[in-house]
Amino acid sequence: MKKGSIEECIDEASSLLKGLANSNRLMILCALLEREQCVNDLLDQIPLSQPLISQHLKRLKDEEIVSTERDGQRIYYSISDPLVRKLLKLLEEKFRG
Amino acid sequence: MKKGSIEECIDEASSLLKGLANSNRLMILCALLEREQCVNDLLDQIPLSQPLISQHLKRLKDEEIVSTERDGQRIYYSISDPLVRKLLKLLEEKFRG
DNA sequence: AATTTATATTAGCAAAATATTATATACATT
DNA sequence: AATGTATATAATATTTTGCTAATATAAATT
Repeated sequence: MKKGSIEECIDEASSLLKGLANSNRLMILCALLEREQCVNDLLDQIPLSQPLISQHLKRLKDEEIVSTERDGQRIYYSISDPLVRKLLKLLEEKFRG
Repeated sequence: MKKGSIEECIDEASSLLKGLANSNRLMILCALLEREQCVNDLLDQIPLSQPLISQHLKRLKDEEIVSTERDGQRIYYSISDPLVRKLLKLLEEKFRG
C-alpha cells in the first residue's frame, strides 16, 4: 500500500469515509455487497431516481470504491475495494447484530 | 446489539460514518486511539482552535463515538466504541500500510 | 469574591454535499 | 436510419457541514 505524510493518510481516509457516509450510497453498496448489479437492477430495489443512482455510482467510482464492467447496454457495478467490504461487514455486524 | 428496519440500520450506519468522515475529527480520533486525552492535550498536538476542537468533540460524543470523564477542570475524552477502534485500525492498515 | 484556567456554546457565514429536473449519449433493434 | 432502452451529464436549487469570532460556564486558585 502507498504511504505518505500523516496528513495525507488522514485526508485519504476521510475521503474514503465521505464516500461511504451517505445513506443512499450505503443502500447501493449493501445491494452490491451481495452481487454485482447494473443500474437497472439497482433501480428495481432502491427507491431513488435513475439520475440520482447514477450520480452516486459515479461518486463511488471516482472514489475507487466500486468498479464497472460493460455488457452491451448494461453497465455492471461491483465493489472493487476489499477494505470497503470489510468495513461494510463490520457495520453490518454492529447494526444488524 | 439493537435491531431495526433495514432503513434504520442504514441511517445509523451512515450517521456513524459521517461522524468519522472529516479529517479534523480523524486527527482527533487518531490522537485518542493512543490514549485518552483532555482538550488541552489535544490542543497541543493538533493545529486547531480550542472552540473548533470542542465542537468536533461534541459531535463525536453526540454520535457516541467518544465518551468523557471529568477530573477537576479537565475533561478526558476516550474512544468508547470498540467498533470505531476496529474501523480506525482497518483504515490505518490500508493507508499507512 | 476576584482572577485564572479549562472547556463549552452560540450566531453568522462560506463552502460542500445532495437532490431535482432536464437533457444527452451509447448501444440495440426494427 | 429511426426508435427504444440503459445510462450519464449538467444546471440549478436546497440542505448540511464546517469555520470563525465572540461569549459563556465551571472549577481552581489567590
